[in-house]
Amino acid sequence: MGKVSENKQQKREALLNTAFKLFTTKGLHNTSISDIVEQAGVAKGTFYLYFKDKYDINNKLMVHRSTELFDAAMERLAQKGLTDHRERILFIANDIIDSLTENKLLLMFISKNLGMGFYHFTMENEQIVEYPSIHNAYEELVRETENKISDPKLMLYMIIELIGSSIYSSILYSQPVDIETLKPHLYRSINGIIDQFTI
Amino acid sequence: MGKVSENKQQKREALLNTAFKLFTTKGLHNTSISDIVEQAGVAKGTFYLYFKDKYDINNKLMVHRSTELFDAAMERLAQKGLTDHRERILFIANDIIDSLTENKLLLMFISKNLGMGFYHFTMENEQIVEYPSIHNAYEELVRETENKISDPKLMLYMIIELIGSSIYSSILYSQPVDIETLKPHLYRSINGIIDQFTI
Amino acid sequence: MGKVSENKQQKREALLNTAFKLFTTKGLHNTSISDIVEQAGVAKGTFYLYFKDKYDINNKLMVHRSTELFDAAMERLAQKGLTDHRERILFIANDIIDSLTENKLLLMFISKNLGMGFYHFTMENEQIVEYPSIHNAYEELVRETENKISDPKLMLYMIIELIGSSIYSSILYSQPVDIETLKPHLYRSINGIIDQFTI
Amino acid sequence: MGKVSENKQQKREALLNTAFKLFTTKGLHNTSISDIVEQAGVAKGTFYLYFKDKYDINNKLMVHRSTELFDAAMERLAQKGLTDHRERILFIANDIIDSLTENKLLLMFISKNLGMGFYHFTMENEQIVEYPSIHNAYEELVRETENKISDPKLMLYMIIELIGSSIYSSILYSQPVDIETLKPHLYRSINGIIDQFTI
DNA sequence: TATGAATGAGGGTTCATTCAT
DNA sequence: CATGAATGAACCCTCATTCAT
Repeated sequence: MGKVSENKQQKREALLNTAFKLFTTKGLHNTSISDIVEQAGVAKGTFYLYFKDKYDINNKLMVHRSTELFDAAMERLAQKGLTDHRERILFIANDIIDSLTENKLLLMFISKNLGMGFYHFTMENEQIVEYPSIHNAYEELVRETENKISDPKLMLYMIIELIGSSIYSSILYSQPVDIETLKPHLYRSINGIIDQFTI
Repeated sequence: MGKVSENKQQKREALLNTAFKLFTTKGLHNTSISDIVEQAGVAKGTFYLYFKDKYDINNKLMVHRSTELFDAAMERLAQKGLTDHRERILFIANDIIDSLTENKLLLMFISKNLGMGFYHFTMENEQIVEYPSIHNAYEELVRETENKISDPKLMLYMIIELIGSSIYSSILYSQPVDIETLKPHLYRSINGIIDQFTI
Repeated sequence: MGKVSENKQQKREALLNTAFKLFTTKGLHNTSISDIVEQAGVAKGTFYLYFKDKYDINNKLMVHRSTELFDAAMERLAQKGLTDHRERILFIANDIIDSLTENKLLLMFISKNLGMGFYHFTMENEQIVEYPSIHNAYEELVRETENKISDPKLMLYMIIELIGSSIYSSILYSQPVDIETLKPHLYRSINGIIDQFTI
Repeated sequence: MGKVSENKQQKREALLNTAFKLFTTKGLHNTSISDIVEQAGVAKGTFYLYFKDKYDINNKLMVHRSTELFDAAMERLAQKGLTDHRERILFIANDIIDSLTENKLLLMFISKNLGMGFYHFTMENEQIVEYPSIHNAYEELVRETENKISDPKLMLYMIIELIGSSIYSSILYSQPVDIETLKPHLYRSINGIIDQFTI
């Protein structure tokens, strides 16, 4: 890779990182492109060489960051060598909760984008975007539990939604209780759901 | 009540209704005060006689609409005369899901405001607002289950979060399945959670 | 005077006093009619029963307050029984300086209105207004010095301008020196001017 | 200098000149930024590239224009080769009066800003601004008269205030007399003041 | 007289987007 | 590729003024 290409990638990276920082701290709508380019140290016009608009850079960030989160969890799961599907699900849940507890900016960023749940889309400016990487990890878990669980897709959907929506205020505001207090009860609930769906 | 007072309330109502319609269809940030007053048929200045800004009218709407939703559910529960706490919880869940299925605008409005979960706040423009009426219904359910459930507060918290986040995309986009398909599985999950917390 | 008339005058007075307070503290242009009526405790429409607009109430205030200031000085001069015209001029100068030193709000109000000098007008919103009462006191001093001073009108004009412009920053900000330090030098200057014009 | 830089300065100059014209004719508060940009032939946003707000451009204008006025007077004084301090003071007085007589807009502008006197500040919008260049010329005159005058600083202060406030209505409205009639009497007064302070 | 809800023109300011360099 | 000056539409909000009560 030549120096020009390197520099080019540097600017793109700078824009992405700055945008992430600003979107999480100030919110998507309170962040202007002027803010981003100023803090990133590039010219205003340069922004438009890499991104269509604010929503474009937001979506690209979203794909990138959430992919990292899930891929890392699945990788650690593989290293663990767990075989029981219940244990595997709880491991993933725990891993993601820990990652988000340590990285609250990421939690805010993902939650601000995913709107109501972990599962699907973000709708901003009339664009609907799906996040394929999340689905990859998700499909993998679905496949491996097919013969032990009656409706694995829906069960996992509900478990993920339960986790995603429960931990948000717990991690950020310790409401209604802090995350360490919530965790055992959350696992109890997950176990209760798995019980119901186990064949 | 004099003519002035009547007219006054009419303007306020017109603004609230128009704002609700626009916030749900276009989103809070894509709706301008100009949009609201224009469609409501009042002058721009009139808006500021009743509301401080966009976030003020949004909060007032939120309190009002969610109060209605929960109060109606609790009232219908009272008329039903159910005694088993599990049945009572499922009744409330079902009632709210039905209300939101029939009133998708309300679903969008509430979900857009509650951010990640049904439980707590809206943060917009550095204001944190709690919705007391939701808590009233919630506290009532907590009290009546205290001697049958180990941690009724947390259990209900998780059930509400599960419902709130699961039904959103199901009702609006039939994703991952439509709401009628989801419902029985959702009740299964709720039962599983209640099992785990039953003393 | 009937109760209605009394009440009527009370509202007018309340408006005048509130306007004076606000004009001096916040300035004419940063004070709105809403501010005035709110603090005065009357309805908005009532303002327009007594005054045409902001500039109208300002002018009426100006006439009233400056009349009081000069009239009081002339009255005290009469009681003093001074005969020498130099002493009489210095007495008036001293009396006005003392009044304004004790009533800084009045100093600010007058100075904000008279713009560049004590002598003449205020121009606001394309209205030119003269303050007759100031002239009455002024003319009286002119008449009595006619046969001792070569150009009494111009001499007094310059003395008044000198006083008016010199004391402003001295009283309010002690710049370049405080008023007590300035006074003797100011009287020296006035004496110097009188010397030059004495026949 | 590239084309961009040239154009850039042109816009700034256009804004300054237009603002000066409007501030002097309509007054600071009756001039809107819309007025300025419209007459200057630039877009509204362009204004904010160069100035923070109306008060910012006003201050910058004030510093610039009054600097020019005083510097020019001092320069002409230097070329004249006068040695007597009384003559030097009268020369400056005369030079400034002539400049302002010829440039009535500048007179209005300066007087509107300096409030009550030539000496110090402008207070608009809670900003206090001093004009350093005026002080430079002023300090120079103070230094050279130190051993001939008892309180040169105060004496000059009063002379400047006398001039500044006397000539305003004389030049603009020939009140109480026109400037040519006033001049000799004004010099008489100045001489009278200098007499009193001469050691 | 007195009220105060309603008006809507007009103010200041922001910001995504363009384009000549 | 990169720049950043310039744009102008669109925003929020204020406020003098009116008028039905």
